Amino acid sequence: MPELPEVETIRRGLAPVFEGARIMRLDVRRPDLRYPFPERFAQRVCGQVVNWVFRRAKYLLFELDGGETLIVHLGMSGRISVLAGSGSAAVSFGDYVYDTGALPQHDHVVFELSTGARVIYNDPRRFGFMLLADTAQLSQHRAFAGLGVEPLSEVLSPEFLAAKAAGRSADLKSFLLDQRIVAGLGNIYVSEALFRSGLSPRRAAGTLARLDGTPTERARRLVPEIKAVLNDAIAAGGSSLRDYRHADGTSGRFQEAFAVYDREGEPCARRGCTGTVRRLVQAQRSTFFCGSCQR
DNA sequence: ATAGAGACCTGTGTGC
DNA sequence: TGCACACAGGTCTCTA
Repeated sequence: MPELPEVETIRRGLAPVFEGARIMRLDVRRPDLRYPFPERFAQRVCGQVVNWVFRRAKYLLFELDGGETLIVHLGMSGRISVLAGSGSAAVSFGDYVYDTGALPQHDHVVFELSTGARVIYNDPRRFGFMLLADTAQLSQHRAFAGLGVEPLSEVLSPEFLAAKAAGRSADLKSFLLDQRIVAGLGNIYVSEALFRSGLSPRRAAGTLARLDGTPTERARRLVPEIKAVLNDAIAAGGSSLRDYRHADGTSGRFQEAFAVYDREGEPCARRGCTGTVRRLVQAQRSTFFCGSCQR
């Protein structure tokens, strides 16, 4: 799935399509994705005007004018595509193209907007889901109540990360994947951030903190690199590997900038390092790193 | 509390 | 060609 940069890229594509538009029709083609759709889902969404489209971690949020917010998670393989309707003034995207990898049989939800735009949610693995929540109580919703900090916010600081990491024996990779600590990093960007910081994914998370819980020099290196890699990826429109694409069907470019992810066996990209990118499995996921310059 | 494994589901690539 | 297996951007739940 999309990690934070991909979700943010999709949000930027969807905001001008949805904001101010009314959802005229909702075609829900199966009873569930990862979870059953909410009770009376289509009835609660149809007729609503979307006030704004925002993001929290890897969640896309559509605030509706009737007091509820539509929560969308893309899981591993979710995609959202915009098909500009004829006569639509609000939509400047290209045509929705099926042959870019989306399979029509996995088009599970179709939105029809008052502007004439059609928006299609496609998700072969169905690890994604859609929920509805009271906008006034959104932060108390179970999807968000235990969620960690936004990595691009000021709240993610070396001090914060060290305080959370103090005393932990879990490896850095698993620690950074834990959405209850920092929310939005995933398998790609954890590997890339650790590479940029020169930190081993196998190092104990607790070594980000001194005994009194204050940050070590490692935490001070890591935090700016987390932010930098996410910002770089957003600037490149995210990463397009297998099935992720933008709302307009085009691809992100950040996969070309991966230093380690999916580059097992290639020479380390760090200047002066003669190491080789290696792969190992942590938390049942592949980790890519250079054993020479990441310590 | 924390760590690790398994589960959810479909598609694709690899090797025999 | 067919088949088995490994692996894929996530996260929830269960067990020690």
